[in-house]
Amino acid sequence: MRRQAPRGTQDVLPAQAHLWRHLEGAFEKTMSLFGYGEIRTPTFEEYELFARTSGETSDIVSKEMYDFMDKGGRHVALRPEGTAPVMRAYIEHSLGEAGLPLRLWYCAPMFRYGRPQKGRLREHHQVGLELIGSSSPYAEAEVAQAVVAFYTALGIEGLEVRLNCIGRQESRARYGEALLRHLSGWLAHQEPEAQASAEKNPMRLWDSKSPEVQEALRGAPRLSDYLEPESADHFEAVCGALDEAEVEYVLDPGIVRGLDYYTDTVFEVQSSALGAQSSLCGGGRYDGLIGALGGKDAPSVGVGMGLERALLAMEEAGSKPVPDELEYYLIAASAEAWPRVRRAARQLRAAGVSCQFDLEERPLKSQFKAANRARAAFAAIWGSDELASGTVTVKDLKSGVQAVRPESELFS
RNA sequence: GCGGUUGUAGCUCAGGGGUUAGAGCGCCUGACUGUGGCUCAGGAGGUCGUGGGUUCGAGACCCAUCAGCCGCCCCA
Repeated sequence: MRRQAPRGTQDVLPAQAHLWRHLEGAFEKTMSLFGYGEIRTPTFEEYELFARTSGETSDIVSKEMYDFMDKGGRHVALRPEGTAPVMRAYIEHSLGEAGLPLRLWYCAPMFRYGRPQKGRLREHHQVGLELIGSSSPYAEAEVAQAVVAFYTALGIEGLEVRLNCIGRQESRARYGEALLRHLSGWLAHQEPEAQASAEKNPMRLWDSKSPEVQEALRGAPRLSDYLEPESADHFEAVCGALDEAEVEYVLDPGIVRGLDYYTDTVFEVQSSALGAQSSLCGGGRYDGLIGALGGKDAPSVGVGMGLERALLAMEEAGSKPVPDELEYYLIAASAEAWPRVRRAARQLRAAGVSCQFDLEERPLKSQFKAANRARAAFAAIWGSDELASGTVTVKDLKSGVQAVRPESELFS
């Protein structure tokens, strides 16, 4: 038996758990501000769902899927991303019949089988939203504003929204050919692996961190020159909508995204706090996805935001985990007071007041130390004097001020 | 998946072939017979990541393996 969490997974310990609740609470609040409804989908889906939507040649499908055969011989996969399952549910339950656009959010674990490092896990958690059924540039603007609102609520600063337009499937294919033609001389003396990767998805070269690759791309054809007029017009309108919404952004041809279903607009939010895994979130427009899954086509925009990375960015910003507080720590100052302490605990809890006491009946000093550790606001102390007079000594543990009061006041 | 690096107490780390493996912080007890944070004294706590190997002798050296971290690939 291994006594370690599986590779690339993490336990969330009590000291950290309240931060997670804070994160999830902030997102839910943001979503209610924008009028989105929650959707929960299964942790695993049919393998084909992801293979078809993300693309067989995408890295997520070709090397990062957590897939297996179940006991019934079905090929299933732990969810690597949030959009495809939501779209499957949207089609399965005809959610579009209630009228479009439809606004949905989710919060769920995601699984990708890669080599872990800081900010990259095999199981991580994402919150995300999908705005289904709008081709308006204001759809992108709304999603971007929701993202910014969420991070702002968390106190994460130094954000950079990076925006790009990758056009439609056809223009991307034409551009890829042109790019490969331009780079064929350079590519000829690259590693076979790099060649294969470039041929699979030439655009991905723009995303490379290698200075050598960036150098080779100098003077290469630009994707923006290959866009359909509608794509170019739409992108301009999106930029205008973002300007109007006062969302700051930078245009970045390096944002190309690894999933096949994106069309036109793609974006990421990056933070300098994260090292090599600099993306806090990623998303974009996917106008053909629902149709590809056999539904009635509906142009849509969505985004997924990594919670672990948000947490890292918050730590960088100085947010510290603080354990939950307790109202009273009940203390027995003499041995005969223990039954009174335990009865008081029952009374207080019945009245909805949080409290704790020492199960081991340890010395007074230990009880006070435990009270500090439990972050109790007050200590309530019973000794022989209090028992005799029906009183209790209440001590404010921050100021150290204490007073003897009738017991009845404690329970009112 | 590729390249590198690290793993010794709850935490941060020292020990780099030679008796019973150490420190600081934290934890427990006492000084303090009814009062926490400070001080002092004592105490508990270790499969030296795991499995092999080399050696008279391994925490240390070698191999494998597991896990973390850094970079790449990719992304949340």
